[in-house]
Amino acid sequence: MLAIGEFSRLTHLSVKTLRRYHEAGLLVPAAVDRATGYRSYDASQIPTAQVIHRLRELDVPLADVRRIIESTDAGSRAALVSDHLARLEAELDRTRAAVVSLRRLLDPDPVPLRVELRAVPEVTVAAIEADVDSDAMGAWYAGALAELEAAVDVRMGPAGGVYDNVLFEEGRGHVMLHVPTPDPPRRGRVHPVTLPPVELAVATHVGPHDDADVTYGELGSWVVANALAVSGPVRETYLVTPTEDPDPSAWRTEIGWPIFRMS
Amino acid sequence: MLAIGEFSRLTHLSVKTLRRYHEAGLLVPAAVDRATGYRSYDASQIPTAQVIHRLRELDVPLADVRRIIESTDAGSRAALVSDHLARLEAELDRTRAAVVSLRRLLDPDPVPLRVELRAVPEVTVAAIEADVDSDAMGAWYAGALAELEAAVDVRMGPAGGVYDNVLFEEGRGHVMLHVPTPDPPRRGRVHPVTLPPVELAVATHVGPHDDADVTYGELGSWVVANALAVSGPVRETYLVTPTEDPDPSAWRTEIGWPIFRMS
DNA sequence: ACGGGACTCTCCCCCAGGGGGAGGGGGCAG
DNA sequence: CTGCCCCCTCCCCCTGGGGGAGAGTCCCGT
Repeated sequence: MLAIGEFSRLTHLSVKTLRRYHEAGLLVPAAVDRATGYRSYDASQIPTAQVIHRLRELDVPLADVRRIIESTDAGSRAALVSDHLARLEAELDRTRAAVVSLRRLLDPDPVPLRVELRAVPEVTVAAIEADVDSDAMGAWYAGALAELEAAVDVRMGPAGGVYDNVLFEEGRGHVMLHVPTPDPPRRGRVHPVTLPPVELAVATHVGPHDDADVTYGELGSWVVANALAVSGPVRETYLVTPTEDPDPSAWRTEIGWPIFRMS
Repeated sequence: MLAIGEFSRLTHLSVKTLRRYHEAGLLVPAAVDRATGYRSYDASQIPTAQVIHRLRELDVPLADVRRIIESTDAGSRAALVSDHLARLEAELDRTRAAVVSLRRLLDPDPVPLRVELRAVPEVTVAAIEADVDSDAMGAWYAGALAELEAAVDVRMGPAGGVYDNVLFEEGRGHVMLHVPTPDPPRRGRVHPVTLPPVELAVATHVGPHDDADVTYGELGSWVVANALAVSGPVRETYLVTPTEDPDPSAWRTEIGWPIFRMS
C-alpha cells in the first residue's frame, strides 16, 4: 500500500490533484484510515491513474472521465473514448477555421463587402423549427436539411434559414430551416410556415460558416452607416451548400438582415 | 453609435463578455455616459471585436489578446500572432502524443515491462544543472544537450539525466544533464559533477518522452511488488535520442530509480 | 520513551473566463 | 403616466486546479 506522496511520485499527479480526484469519486484510494483520514493507494491503481492523466491531457471533463473509468465493458469504454476523440477532431476543425478567419481579418487590404437592399414578398415554405444551442447548430442543421429534402418533392429555390437574434447573444434561440415548395407538406417535423414580407439588407458570405460573423459585422456596419436599423430575426439563404460542393471555401450563403428606415 | 445590445448582435459576443472586455481594457467603448454608465460602441470597433473573438476561440489569454490588439505595428502584431499559432502547434503535438499513449494504455494486452537491478559505481561527468519548470523541460533539454556536446570532446557513453522527484510532484525542480567524459571541462554552464554510487531498478522506455510516465508507473509497481523502496532522484540514460534518430518511436531511454531494500 | 522532521489532513482563498440572476435606474411609445 | 425593454452594478456559481495555514501523524534515531 502506498501513501499519497509515493503514489504522486509514481503517477506524476500532484497530491492536490489526487485528493481532488478522490473527492470527485474518480480515483478512490484503496483504503482510507477512519481515524486519521490518511489515504492509501494500491499499486494496481497506477494504470487507472495514468488513463485519467491522459484523458485530462485531452481536456476530457472529470465527469466524463469518471464514466470512462467506471465502464467495465471494454466496448462501451472504447465508444466513450472515441466520442471524445471525435470531439477533439471537431474542435481542431474549428481551430483551423479560426486561424484562417484570423488571417483574413488581419489582412491589410480586405475584400470590400457588397450589400444589396431587397424587398422580399410573403412566401409559404416547408419548414422545420426548433430551439437550439448554438454549439449544436451544425448537427441540427444537417439533420433538418436532410429531413426537409426527403419531405419535399419540388424545390422552387434554395433552402433558407431564419435565426432569432438571441441565439447569437445568449447561445440559444429559435431557429427555422425552410425550403420553398408549392403546397408544403406536413410530415414529421416538417410543416408549412408563412414568412412575412420584409425588406432585407443582403450580403453574400463565401466560405465555411465559422466566420460568418465577420460578414454579419460588415453588414452591421453598413446598416449603421446608412442610417438604417435592424429589426427581427436574420434570414439566410443557402446558395451553395455542402450537398452541392464538399469544399467549404466554395460555400455561398446570403445573409439578410431585416431593416427599417430610421426616418 | 451603438448600444451594447446592438453591438452584441453585430459581433456575436454576449453582453456579459463585452462588459468583461471593457473591464479588462480589451475593448473600451467609444463613449461611456458619465451619468448612467451606459456604454456606446462605434461601428468601427466591430473588426477589433471580431479579431478578439477569433483570438479567444484560439484560447489566447486575455492579457495576450490585449497586447496583440494594442500593437499598432503590423509586423509585431503578426509576430505575436504567430507566436500563439506556434504554441497551438506544440499543444497539438502533445495532444497527438496523449492520444497515442491513451491507446497504448487501453490496449487489452500490454507489453510486459522488463526491469533490471543494476549497481552503478561513482562516476565523474560533465554536467549542466538548473531549476526548471516541467513545461519548460523540452527547451531546456535541447539547449543543455547542445552545449554539452559542444563542450565535450570524448564521450565515454550515452548522455544521462538526474531528475529531482519534486519536479514531478510540483512541476518544478532541480535537473541535471550529463555526459561521461574523462577530465570533465568547466566552460559556460558545463562543469564537473561526481555522481554518487547507487543501486538502480532500470527499465527501458521506448518512444517519445510524453508517455514516459507510463514506464515510471510500471517501474514503480515493480519496485513496490518486490518489497523495495525508492530513494533519491531518478536517473535517465539516453540510448537513442533525437540527434541519432528523428523518429520519436525509435527513441530509447533507460529510466533508473534508486532503491534500497526494505529489510 | 521521546524528540524532531517529514508527511498528511482539512479548510480557505486565489486564478481564468465566463454564465445566471437579483435589484435598481433610464428611455421611449402608447 | 405607465409599461416594457434596455442597461447598470454586484454577487455567487462553474471547472480544474494551485498556495498556504494550522493541526494532527508517522516513523526513525537516540
